[in-house]
Amino acid sequence: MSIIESKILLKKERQLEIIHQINLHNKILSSDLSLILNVSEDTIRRDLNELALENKIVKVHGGALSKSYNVSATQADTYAYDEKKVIATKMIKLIKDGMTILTSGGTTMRAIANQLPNNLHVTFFTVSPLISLELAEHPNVEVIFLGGKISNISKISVGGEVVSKINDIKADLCVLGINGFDQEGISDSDYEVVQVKKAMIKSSRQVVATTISEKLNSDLRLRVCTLNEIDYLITELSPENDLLKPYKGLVKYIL
Amino acid sequence: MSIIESKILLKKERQLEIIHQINLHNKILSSDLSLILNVSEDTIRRDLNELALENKIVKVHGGALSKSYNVSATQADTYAYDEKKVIATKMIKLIKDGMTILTSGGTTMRAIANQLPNNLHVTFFTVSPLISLELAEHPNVEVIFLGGKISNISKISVGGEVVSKINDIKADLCVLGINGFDQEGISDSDYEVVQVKKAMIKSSRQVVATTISEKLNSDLRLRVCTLNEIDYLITELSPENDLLKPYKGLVKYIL
DNA sequence: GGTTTAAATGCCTTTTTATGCATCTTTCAT
DNA sequence: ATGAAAGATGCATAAAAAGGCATTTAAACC
Repeated sequence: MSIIESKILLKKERQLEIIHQINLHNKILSSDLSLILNVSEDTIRRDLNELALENKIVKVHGGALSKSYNVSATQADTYAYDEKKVIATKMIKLIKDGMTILTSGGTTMRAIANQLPNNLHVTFFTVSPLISLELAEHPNVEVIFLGGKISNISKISVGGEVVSKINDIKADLCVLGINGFDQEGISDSDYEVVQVKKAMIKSSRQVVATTISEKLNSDLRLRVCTLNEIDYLITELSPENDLLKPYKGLVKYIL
Repeated sequence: MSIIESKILLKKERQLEIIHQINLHNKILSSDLSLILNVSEDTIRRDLNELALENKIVKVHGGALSKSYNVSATQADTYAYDEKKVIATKMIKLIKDGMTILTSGGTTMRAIANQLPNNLHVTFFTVSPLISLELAEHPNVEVIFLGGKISNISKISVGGEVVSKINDIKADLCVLGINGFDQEGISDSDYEVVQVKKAMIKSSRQVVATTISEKLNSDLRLRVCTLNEIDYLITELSPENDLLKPYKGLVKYIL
């Protein structure tokens, strides 16, 4: 074996050298490896395939990247709560281009904000920081936050300033997330939240109450509004479901 | 080995660089990316489409926006979180009980809000939904949100109403997250954000600029203020670091 | 050592991928 | 409303990947 021939590496050695190169530079091109290691690009490709299979590198078109160079995991969709998604789908059908919409907070509202199609051009007024952020992800949605003191409990802005601002608005739709709902109407347990919701209802042409069926037939201490002030009731259930029977005739539309 | 130091980027590398640029500046134009990365705008557009499909960015006409303000993104995923934590620790030492503090948005500010000790009794005025939520977790902190139109780009409230509200406030401290910073002063790329930040500076007795060192020596299109309007510059670096030398004497205190 | 056998490698052909360019359509700002 | 900028779409080209096949090489066995 002459000195010159000692340049020839065994497969294992070659792969170690590949890993070394990748760790050194974070990336490597197949063509460069072929030159450095004096083998055909086919061989390199096979090596990269093996190493990728062993999870030692990330193979990409044209070469490979270090694992630490890392791009990985798409952030998983956090709240794929099926019921709320169903509600969101129904709700979104009521929204038309050009509308002005008032919204409260709550996780159902968040699901709606999240599911909103990107091509809708609408204006939202909201008192919830969380919802405002979710809505602001949609490039064609204008979001107006009604400022004020942020309640530590409900995480929405409350107080006289907010209420008087809401009074100045005339919206097409008011979308409320509901905490308590029975034949008497909508109820809630937080005084300040109730003031805000009342103002919202007063300032909107149509009112949509959204809730998961679990919250139906529950009564909280403070009244927000009666059933005849509501135009739509949206749950995850089919409108024919027995649970919704008590509300037939009391609410204009049940979806 | 010089072969390896080619300027040709693999597709994935290029996409990583795009994400990096977006994290750094919150928004980016396709045309700028095309120049930086030396590929056609078509290719950039295709990259942005892919990244948007993977939910890593928000694509808009002309470029893309960061997703980092998404609430569902946990603190730990925020870009350069460790550095921002260091900044937060330094920042918090400047806060005393009873203070009134004006704050902008940004992930650095978020880290500060998060690290805040629970025994502090302070009042925060903020234009950022995300920060307001983070602050509202602290029982002894009063949070006032300055409402207005939420900018899709910067995810803070902007507009004349916000600015005039800020003008009515007299705060002890103004804490700014910075996007561009060089010897000329603070700069930003969004006209509306600049208006808000200017108002904040005017309404505060002392101004604190916080930024990760990566953003030092970057100049964006619009000027927010000059260096002599800043009282404190806080980065994750030690005050003696060479990168901070150019600012010695120009900013009152460097922490 | 020599023979056998399986693995490794290179080469060729066919697909697939990446990218830029030209053209047409949509969107945006004035 | 209208012109300019950005986006979508189809196409052409080049580079890379995949798979089959032939040859070489290593090592396993006698």
